[in-house]
Amino acid sequence: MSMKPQPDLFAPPEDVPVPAPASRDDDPLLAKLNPEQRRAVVTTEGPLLVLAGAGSGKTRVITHRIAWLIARQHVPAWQILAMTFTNKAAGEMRERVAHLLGDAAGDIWLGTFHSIGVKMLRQLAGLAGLQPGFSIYDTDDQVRMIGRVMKALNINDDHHKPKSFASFIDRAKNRCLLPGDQRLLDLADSTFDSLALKVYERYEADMRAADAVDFGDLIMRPVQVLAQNPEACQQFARRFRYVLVDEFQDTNHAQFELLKLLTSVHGNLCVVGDDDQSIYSWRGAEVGNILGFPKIFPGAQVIKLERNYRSTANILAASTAVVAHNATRHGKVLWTEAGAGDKIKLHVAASDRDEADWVARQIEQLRGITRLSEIAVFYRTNALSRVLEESMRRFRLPYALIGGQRFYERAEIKDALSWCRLLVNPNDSAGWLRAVVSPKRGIGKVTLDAVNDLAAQRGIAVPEACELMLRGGGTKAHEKLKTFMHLVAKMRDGIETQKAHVVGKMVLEQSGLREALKEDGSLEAEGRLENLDQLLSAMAEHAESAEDPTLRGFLEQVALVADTDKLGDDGEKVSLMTMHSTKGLEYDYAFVVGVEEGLLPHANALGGARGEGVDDEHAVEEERRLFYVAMTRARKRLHLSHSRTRRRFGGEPMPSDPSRFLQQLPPEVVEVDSPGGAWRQTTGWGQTAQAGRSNGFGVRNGAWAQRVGGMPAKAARDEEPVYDRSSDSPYAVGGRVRHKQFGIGKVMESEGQGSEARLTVQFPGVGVKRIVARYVDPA
DNA sequence: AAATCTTCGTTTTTT
DNA sequence: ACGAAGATTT
Repeated sequence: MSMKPQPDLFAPPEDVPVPAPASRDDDPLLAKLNPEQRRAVVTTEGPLLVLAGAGSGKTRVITHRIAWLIARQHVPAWQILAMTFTNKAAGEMRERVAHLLGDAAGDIWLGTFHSIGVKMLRQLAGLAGLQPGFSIYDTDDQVRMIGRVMKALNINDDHHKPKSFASFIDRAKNRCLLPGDQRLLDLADSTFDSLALKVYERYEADMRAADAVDFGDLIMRPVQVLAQNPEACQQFARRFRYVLVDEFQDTNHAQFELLKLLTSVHGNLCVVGDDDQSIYSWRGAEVGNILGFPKIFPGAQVIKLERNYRSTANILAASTAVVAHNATRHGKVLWTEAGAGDKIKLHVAASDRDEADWVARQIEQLRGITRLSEIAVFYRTNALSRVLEESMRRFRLPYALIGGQRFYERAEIKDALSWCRLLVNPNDSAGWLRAVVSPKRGIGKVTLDAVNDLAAQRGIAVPEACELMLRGGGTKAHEKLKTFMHLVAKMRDGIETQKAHVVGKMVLEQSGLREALKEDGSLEAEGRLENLDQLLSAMAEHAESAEDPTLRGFLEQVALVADTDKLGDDGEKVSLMTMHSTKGLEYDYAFVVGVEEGLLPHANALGGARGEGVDDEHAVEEERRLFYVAMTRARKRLHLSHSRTRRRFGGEPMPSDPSRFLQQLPPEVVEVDSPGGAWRQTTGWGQTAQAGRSNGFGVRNGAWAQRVGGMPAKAARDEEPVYDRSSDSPYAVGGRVRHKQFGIGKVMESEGQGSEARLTVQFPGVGVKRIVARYVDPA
């Protein structure tokens, strides 16, 4: 291996073996790149930060850089490590590199942080204190385990839910803080924190007993092992001479630590990202990683890619104007040579269903001029997909739901996988607890509580506790448990060598899962059986193509690949997805629906939703970036829409206000289509948004907070929208008033002036009343 | 221990 | 509205 023996961590790029410029101009690898892109490709040594704006050819840079390293610098493919954020991105990158390089691409370590983490952990299992067949727990398993811990620690107060502890643990792990870590102890100042610490400690013990790791562990554990074992660290760092990271703005502290360790020998770390597209801070991503990169790697080169190749000038102008409202950003100036193109189409719908139908109708028209695969619809929350799906079906438009409710989270699939996991990992507590009751085999709560208690008492894994218990006396429940344990032991035969689907088939038969569903006979059970068959075909497919065709290999992949989408590659469909899943994708025609207060920005970022507080500005900025990401996916035309009413929780339609972000669009690039009434005039649109008070649309108590009561369905839909933002009167639409009898309510409509104005007020829990203004007080 | 009834939260985003 | 989780009954 021809490595530089004593590399300077921050070596200046002068000593790069660069081919002669003359040949470089002709190099087909560089031919299609602009000067900045080229520089990013050929600056191979030392730390490099590429700030790549939306649509600036980021993926192209990464793939060409890899190709450059291999084909021109003669770096062996296996010395390259490329990390992405999603499986989709990883797959796409592999494909594109393969396109440039052919088979050599196969040897690159390319994958998501988490899959790389698993791969490392497999090799480091010994040092990490894990059995080779360790299980990977998803969020669901994690929460269940926490539930057990809470029971064991006698935490039943309803105030603390397993999920909040889970998020505490995740946050700790994202920062590489173990339960005993002094820094964590220092941070814990509330009573919740100290409780959470106890839960965390116990949870870790249980996870270790079960030979299980959670998502956070997949990063944190490798970091710890490498930090504590310099030799192992060196081994990896020497092996991976070039490390590349995509979507760097989404990395968390632990991930950055991993990168530092992996590049500690050579410092050849190239990170690509865009602070304006940071949309995962809720998951621990730290924008500081990208903003502070030059400080952490002082010799780092910084290259900005600011030329946009993707969108029309109008789309670029609109999205740029929106994101410019954010205070905390690096600041790039994107430009394009593309023409203005169509204006942004903004549609105002009367109801969520009308909105969805409008989308469908637009798509019908587009069908004449483009392929369906070039059209996508984006929404903030998965819940919105439902209305859209219905419309798509009604209009007979083929569609593909990306993400959403996941295949591997369905009950029957989780049942089957629990069995599989238990076979591979005898200590898998969560798997055991699920398998033992699916299908029902006469083992109930009392028995399980006993097993759980024993496990907690001894600090051992649940299956082990069961064994222990069986050694004791024999009641009727014991017989059933024994039968179950024997069955498991018998099924365990040969699974290490057999292919995944062979074992899978056996599992479905012997466990009785399939039979139980067959006996059920309901329509629902039929679908579940089909799902199980699908699981088998996924296993078969895995066995054919993956390097580890066994069940263990399959389980590993399944834990990390949540999407069901990769099966349907059959093209001609409209894509439906959340705005978060859009990152890295592009479409000729994009629709962003439900651009409403409470949805985008989401209520959780807004003060009104909970406790009448102030908006969380950071969260609102992230929502704005999310909107920015979604907008910039469009190449030719961007459609935005909001509805005046929306059905939440399947209940009555509630009024819904246009998002504050819409006011931040430059009017000259937007074309409003509002069948229900003029929009531009009534909103005072184009003026700068006001901070402080709600934006004039009367959203401060958040439609979402108003579950009780409910607004009459018809009133909001049939009448002209009144977006009165000119008046500061408490009686203005959206204002809040107090009535002696009815309490506090929200003004829905207002006719007339001053104390004689006739108000339509909605009182939560009471209903809608028409009242003359002098009978109410401002609230 | 299983079947049935009741309540409750769900809807932020994902590895 | 709807499904999951819990409480209650059989």
